[in-house]
Amino acid sequence: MFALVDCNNFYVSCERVFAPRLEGRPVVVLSNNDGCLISRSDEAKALGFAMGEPHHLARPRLAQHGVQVFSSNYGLYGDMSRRVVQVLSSFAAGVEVYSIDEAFLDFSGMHLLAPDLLAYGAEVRARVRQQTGIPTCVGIAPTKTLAKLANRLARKQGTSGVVLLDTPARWQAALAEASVESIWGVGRRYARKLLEMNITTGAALAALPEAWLRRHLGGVVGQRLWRELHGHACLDWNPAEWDEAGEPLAANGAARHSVTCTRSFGRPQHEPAALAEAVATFAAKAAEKLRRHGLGAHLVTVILGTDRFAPTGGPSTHTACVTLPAATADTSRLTQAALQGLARLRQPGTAYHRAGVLLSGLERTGEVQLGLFEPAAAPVPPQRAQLMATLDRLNSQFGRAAVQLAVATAGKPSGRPPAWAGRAAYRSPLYTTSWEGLWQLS
DNA sequence: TCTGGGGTCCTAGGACCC
DNA sequence: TCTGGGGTCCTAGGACCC
Repeated sequence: MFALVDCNNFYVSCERVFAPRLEGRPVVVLSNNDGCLISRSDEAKALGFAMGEPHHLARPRLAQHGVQVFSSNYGLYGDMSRRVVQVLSSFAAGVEVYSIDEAFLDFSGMHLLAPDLLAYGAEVRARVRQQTGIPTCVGIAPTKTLAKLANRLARKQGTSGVVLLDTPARWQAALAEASVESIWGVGRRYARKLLEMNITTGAALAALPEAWLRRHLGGVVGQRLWRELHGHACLDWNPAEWDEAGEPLAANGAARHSVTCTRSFGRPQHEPAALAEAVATFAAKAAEKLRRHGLGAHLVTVILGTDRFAPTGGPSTHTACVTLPAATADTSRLTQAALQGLARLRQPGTAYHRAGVLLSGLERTGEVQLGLFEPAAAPVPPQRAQLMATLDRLNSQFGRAAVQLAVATAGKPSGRPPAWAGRAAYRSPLYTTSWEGLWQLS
């Protein structure tokens, strides 16, 4: 048995914890670069604002309805998410952090400890609400896919915020009421295909032969979906790992395969120095993340994007890959490789709208594969690793980017944001992770 | 002027190996 | 008329998720 705990309108809820006056009022949170709407309060949803709607199109209506708008503040949301997971960890032997606002709990055998799972779910909700201020919904079922369905039902008004689908009769009834596109694992393309065949409900999908799903819905992915809908759990379980003090070591026990940092620019960039500055900054961010996870990379991919919405036809994203002789998490080596990739990729005169750095070919630090014929490419010398540790400590103590490589600050007059910086006109303070942003009673 | 970012998994096809 | 079998690795593309 699994429970899926999902935070309601998570980013909006995080903002409301520190601005209680927004309770009951329409609120939206924008994506990076203030691009589009990615979190909406129930009131904003009722006013017709859509997920992913471009901000520049919604702006007049947002003003008209007096909607409170926030730029996204991932520092705040990440910290609130960590607090929620901390609370959840006391309710189950295993917790899998599925995303910033969702976690699965391992409820196998739980009915022996808590015969009334509905009541137990309600206790989870109440405790998270009390200790973090974040409202949640809980779905409980024998597979992740059915728990997801239960959670969706729990979000509907009129329920207590907890739904239990523990018998075939219960989940079949729920599937009969669920539209096929609302099933977890059925995206836009599959939904269209199914609707063309007049398969409109979860129950109708589950009634198809297992082999049909295998044939037409992504091979084994479709087959797993079929089994999950019939109550047979077959998706992976990747619980978080904790140290003795109860602090999370890794939010998700699954091996990570890549680390990415990409951003849209506030305005298009074509100057080599500005592009180099951006790419170096993204490489440094990705490298820092790598070190946090105790990983090294030996593949650096640079990404440059032109206008995605230009009617030119061809692809808008271009990549160049640089292979390192040995895996590393050293910022200067990774930056060097990234700049090499950038030089190969950049077309003089072209205006780029976004850039990024993707690190892959990941290995755990200490298990680094040595190049057989390249003794010179031995692992980063200990002083370098120490230097990186110091860099991370300084940046964590004195604020992000307190210490950077010069190339990442190329044309930046001190104190002013770089030319390529994205917009974030409505950002709330870092209430929980920075002294400057500390919440104050006003 | 203006449309996010970070992931995962699977398949197919080609290169290459013995 | 007719050209093996078994395997790995890599990349590109498609689909999905939040």
